[in-house]
Amino acid sequence: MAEHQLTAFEHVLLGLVCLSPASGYDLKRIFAVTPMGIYQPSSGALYPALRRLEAKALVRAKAPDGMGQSARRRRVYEPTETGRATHLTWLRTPIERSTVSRDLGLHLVRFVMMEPSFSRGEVLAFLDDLREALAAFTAELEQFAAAPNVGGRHPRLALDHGLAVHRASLDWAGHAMAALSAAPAAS
Amino acid sequence: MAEHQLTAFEHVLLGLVCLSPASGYDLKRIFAVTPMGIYQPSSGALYPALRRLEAKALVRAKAPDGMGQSARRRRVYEPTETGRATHLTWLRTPIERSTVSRDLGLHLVRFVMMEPSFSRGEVLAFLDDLREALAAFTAELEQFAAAPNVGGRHPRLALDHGLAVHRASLDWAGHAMAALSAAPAAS
DNA sequence: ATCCGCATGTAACCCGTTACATGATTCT
DNA sequence: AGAATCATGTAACGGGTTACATGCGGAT
Repeated sequence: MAEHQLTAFEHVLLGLVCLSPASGYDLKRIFAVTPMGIYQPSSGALYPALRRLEAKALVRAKAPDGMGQSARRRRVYEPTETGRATHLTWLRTPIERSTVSRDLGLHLVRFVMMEPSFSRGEVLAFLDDLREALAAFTAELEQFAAAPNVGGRHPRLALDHGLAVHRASLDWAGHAMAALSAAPAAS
Repeated sequence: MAEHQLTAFEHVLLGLVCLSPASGYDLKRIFAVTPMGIYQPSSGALYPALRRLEAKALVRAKAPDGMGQSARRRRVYEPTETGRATHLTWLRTPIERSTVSRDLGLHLVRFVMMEPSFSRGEVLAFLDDLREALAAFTAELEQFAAAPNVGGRHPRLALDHGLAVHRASLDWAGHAMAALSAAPAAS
């Protein structure tokens, strides 16, 4: 069991393939269409990344499946057993307090990908973790804001911005927990 | 006048040097201490970047200045004329609607760096631009949210998150404009 | 017959990370 | 003297972007 650690991008690709088998082009369109589309991976990033996942035996190219008639030139990937396991391990990776702001988008992606495979309890624990990390970060910012003088007006306002958006994230986490707790039993 | 376009990182470094002359180590500490510190540049990124700026004649190593006694091994950079001009051009770069979300942090940095060199009118115009771009982006998300079904519960909640944080940014822009408009005349 | 969209790939280039190396200065 | 910090740098490595190449499929 090699300890290859994947890049964030590779983990996302693996996760998407776990959600449903897809070709490189499919994945490209997913990025293009979803609100995840702030990042549009280039061919030069996407296809080599898939090949790396394949080389590590985390995904495999599915056999053409149906009558070989069309879809000849498409490489549709599906996860292997170890691929699924790696994906689940990634989903369960604890949130690092010190980088929660930088990785927030990634955590949101993880949250979305948890839906099919996590129990409600696990999801709530994740959100609680996220809430804690965000609370710690906002507390840090507040402490910074409380310092005698932050500089001019603009740094102060920029700090306000950081506080506002992270408070919004924090509030969202609480709201999401409430929404999922109140939801009809699923999973 | 070469059209070398700098990376975002180089632009930030140039901006910091324009705010006040600094050595590589100074800049490192600035990143460590400021709330900008979500990104801590490595030596292998910082010093070569400064050398590149120097090679492009945007900054120069200041002469040891005071009595050469100490501070011998420090390279304190200051901007050249073209460096200042490049920095101002960067500050005035219009906000691109399609990438406003991705570049938000960078825009905030620009906003902070505008303080010493921009008139109040210019700053307000920038913030208005930012507001417009954010309004367009949130409208896009809302339209996406209005679509029949976004998928499961998690994608819907993730979309809510995006809406919440960008609305917070949007509100902040309005608040910042108000705060600067009401402020005592400066610059 | 041709053109456009699908689909995958490759090569050059750039740059950031990691990790290490080096010397000077200050502290104890 | 020895340790920690200041301060700058370099080399290997990995991976992303840009730009180009290629070939199949359907549309006019």
